[in-house]
Amino acid sequence: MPARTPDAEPLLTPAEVATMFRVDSKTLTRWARAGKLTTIRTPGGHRRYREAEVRGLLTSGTQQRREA
Amino acid sequence: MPARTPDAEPLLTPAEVATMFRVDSKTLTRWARAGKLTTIRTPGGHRRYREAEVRGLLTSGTQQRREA
DNA sequence: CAGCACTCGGGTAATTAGGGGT
DNA sequence: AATGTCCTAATTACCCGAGTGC
Repeated sequence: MPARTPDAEPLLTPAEVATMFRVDSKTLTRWARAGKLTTIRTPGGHRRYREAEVRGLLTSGTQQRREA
Repeated sequence: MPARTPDAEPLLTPAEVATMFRVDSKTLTRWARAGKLTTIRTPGGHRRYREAEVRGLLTSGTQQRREA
């Protein structure tokens, strides 16, 4: 019986999310800054992204109401 | 309810907290050393973290979009 | 008592943050 | 307006052997 896990949302590191979106980590930082992504900050200042949110954006195809 | 719960705060092991924050156990040690986390030490020297405090840090990252 | 999984400690790479410029 | 790349500084991750917890 391994360590039990109290309710914790699975989190992703910037590198993982960057790979999934095929963008640079810096872009993720900007998205987070713009409020497009929810981020959990470690006491050290590093960001962690919610796996559920990231996957949701990837699968649902980000419906934007702006077509140029 | 036969469960008698003495005044004991729920504690978490390093592995549990590490999983919740998506960081390494060593990082938790550094946070504890930096005073960013309250730790309870076992007689043998192992650390235990307060569940309430950990949750507080995780939820404090609830960054809401601010539309000014 | 013995054994396995985990944690401790220190030291060294790898990743991330932040600003600036293309 | 948005993204990728350069830099430095800070934070974090993985290496080891030894001790703790159950």
